[in-house]
Amino acid sequence: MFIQLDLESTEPIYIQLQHQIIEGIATNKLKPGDPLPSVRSLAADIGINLHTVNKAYKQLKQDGFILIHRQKGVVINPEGVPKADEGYKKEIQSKLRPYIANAICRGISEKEFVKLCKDIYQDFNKEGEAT
Amino acid sequence: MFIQLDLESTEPIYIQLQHQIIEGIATNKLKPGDPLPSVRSLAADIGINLHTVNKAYKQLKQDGFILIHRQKGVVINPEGVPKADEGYKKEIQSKLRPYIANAICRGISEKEFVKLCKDIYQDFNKEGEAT
Amino acid sequence: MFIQLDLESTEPIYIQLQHQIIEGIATNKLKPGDPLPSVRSLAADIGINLHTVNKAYKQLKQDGFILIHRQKGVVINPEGVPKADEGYKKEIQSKLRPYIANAICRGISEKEFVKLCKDIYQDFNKEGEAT
Amino acid sequence: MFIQLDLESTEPIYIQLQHQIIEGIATNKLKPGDPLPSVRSLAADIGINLHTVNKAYKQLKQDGFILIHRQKGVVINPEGVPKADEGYKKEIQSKLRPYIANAICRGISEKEFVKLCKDIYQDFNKEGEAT
DNA sequence: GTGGTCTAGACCACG
DNA sequence: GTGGTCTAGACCACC
Repeated sequence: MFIQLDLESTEPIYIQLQHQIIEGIATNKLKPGDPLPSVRSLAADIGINLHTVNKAYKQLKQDGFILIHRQKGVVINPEGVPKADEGYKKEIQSKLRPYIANAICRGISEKEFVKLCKDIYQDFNKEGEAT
Repeated sequence: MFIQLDLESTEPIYIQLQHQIIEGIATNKLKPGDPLPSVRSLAADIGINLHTVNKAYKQLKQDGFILIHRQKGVVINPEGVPKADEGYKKEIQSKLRPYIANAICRGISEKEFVKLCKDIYQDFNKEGEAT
Repeated sequence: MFIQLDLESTEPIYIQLQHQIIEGIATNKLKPGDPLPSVRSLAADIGINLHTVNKAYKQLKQDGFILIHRQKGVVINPEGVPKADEGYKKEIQSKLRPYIANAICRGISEKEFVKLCKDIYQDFNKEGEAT
Repeated sequence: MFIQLDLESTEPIYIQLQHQIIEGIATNKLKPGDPLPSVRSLAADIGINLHTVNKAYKQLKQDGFILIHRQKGVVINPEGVPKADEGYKKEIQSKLRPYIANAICRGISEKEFVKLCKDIYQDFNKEGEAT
């Protein structure tokens, strides 16, 4: 697996794990239907507790990214991730607000900020193609 | 003051407080040199703990948004907020990454995402003019 | 057979299997004395583990729905299913309680709830006639 | 508190706990805005692990029965529980189906079954008034 | 003091 | 071997 955690970070481990897996899906490294390691093996792999992995998996399931079969294990949602609706967009905007306010204070223009975002998009695209 | 907190939110209060003040600066409601209420009076005003306000102020000071004088009280940094450097941009990008990854998974195109960001910028501009 | 399983469900497969067979009896698709496929063939048919079918059959036998003859195979209880006694009613009521409590909290009146139940009864009746 | 658990039951403890609290709301023993014991104190009270209580609370929160404040503790949702929608009714019907199928097999008529449900409703009403 | 997170280790249901 | 549940004990963020 390509999971890379920062155990020193204040960001909870299970959140980092979620992010990594979501990035994996975004870059197409993980495709619908792909299997994910079992809770135990992934925990052993990256040297954390199985409950921490479990928590990450459960929330990913809740958000529609993955399916958890009691026996067969875990797979990327074969139907694909639920598309964004208005509620989601509202939510992400409210999350973005503080970052943008901060950026404005620090003199980052709209154009610059958009550039930063586009860079990230490019990043994901590149990774996606490379694979 | 225009502070509006959501005590039900999982977002820590001192973080919300920071965000509100930063938004105030971003929209020009708070200008360089403007005074801010003392820890004590602000805490009393919005009915929260002294420590909470203190924590918010301390971090705002640390980030260069405000100055804290022992006697003169608290003011918005008269020099303006330190401009963004490369380090800051890197940092904000790393914060943005998970949101964008998530957005990609949910089928939000780069164009759409940029639109969402621009909307927020417009929002801040409008508020700024109105005041 | 008319067995229809949802392998994605959190509901254990052997439970689903039981339910399906019980529904078959309730709708008269399966009549007293009717033969049921052997453990082996049913498992092969619907592509699940022998043990799973076995567990379902064992519990159905235990509850008096079916008889298992070592040689003659499996049949729907020719005597019919044991009638409900007081103990059974108490038991089913205790199972129903949490659902009803939940329904009350969500503003479903007694009348509405009864309607929901009657709908299901109608459903079974219709299916029964159709066959 | 009025919590009564059966530690021998196969029903997970956190589920029993949820049921008990939901029943408390249904019988009006717990009213919107009422505080619930802290995770730790309730766990100590009924002699189970705090994580088990936590799990029950989290799911109750998820289902809209309670609110969890990081500091203030836990309260019954002051807005009341979200009302049942069509989806909920569909869901509860699919849960009810197996019980009704079983009841039919055991010779319980629609009328009798409805009676059983009404009894439970009466039960909750009585308890509600008594308090 | 509150809930949130993480670890660790045990037992069980399921297939 | 899989995930689900439960216990136990530790540290942290928050107020």
